[in-house]
Amino acid sequence: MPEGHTIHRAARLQRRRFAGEILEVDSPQGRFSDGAAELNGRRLEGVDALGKHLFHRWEGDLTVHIHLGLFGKFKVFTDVEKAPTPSDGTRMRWLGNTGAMYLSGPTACEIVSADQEEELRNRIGPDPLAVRKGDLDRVMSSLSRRSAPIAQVLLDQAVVAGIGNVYRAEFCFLAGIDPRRPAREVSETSAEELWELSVRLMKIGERIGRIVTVDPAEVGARKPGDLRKGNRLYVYKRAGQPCRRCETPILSAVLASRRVWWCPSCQSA
DNA sequence: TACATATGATCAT
DNA sequence: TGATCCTATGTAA
Repeated sequence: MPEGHTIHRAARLQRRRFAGEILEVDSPQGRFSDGAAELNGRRLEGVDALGKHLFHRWEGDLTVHIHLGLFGKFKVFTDVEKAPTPSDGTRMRWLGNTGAMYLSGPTACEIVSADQEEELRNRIGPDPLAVRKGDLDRVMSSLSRRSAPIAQVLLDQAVVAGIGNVYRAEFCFLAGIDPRRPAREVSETSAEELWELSVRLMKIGERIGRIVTVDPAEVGARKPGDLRKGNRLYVYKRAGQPCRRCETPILSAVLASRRVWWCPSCQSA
């Protein structure tokens, strides 16, 4: 379930369990056999994430680039003996002393050169989960020059890296902005709020492993992790249901081939 | 068994 | 804008 928080979380967990280890690598599916043969028996030196992209650093200066796309999944098993037989779709498998990792369904799983990686990183905008100086200015400047709807621009990974279809709808709700409003008509205050929301809420998502945007206090819970399924979001996939704040039925529409949801009363054009 | 659906992105037109 | 690629899951038939 891959928005940026999923990737950063995977990077953290993989780093903790596997970094420093020599791993057995193969490709049960066969579509990464050459790459796996190249990596097999090497030490994994590090893992890092940027937006929805993940990079594995292997000894000997080899880098593997992973993008999960819509369907990709990492599965980690903490007991190698008990790890299940890999499914036919397992693109890459690691076996180590302290666990196993299976990757299936990625859009990208490839060994990349330093140049290829740099080209990739240059196309990626500020990442709320890897904040750097000047990020807010960059985001505000991107928004101010785009006439497309704000919800569409928020999915552009060159504008903000890591936001996906769930977070974009939720951030627009929390900032009180109609998702169809042209990005350049979003005030500086609102643009700043969108960025701050993404930094704060995606961090929570990374910590607990799921997307939660509802304020726990609003539904009588103590912390985001306590919220049950169906209670974690304000608008995503809630068409027709009452807004949690004002009871107005949530609306939805397809915007540039992706569905978006909003409250017509809480969010203004 | 078949179909619809999904938190993504690219490429051709 | 539409076609295409990835895979798993839930629901309908």
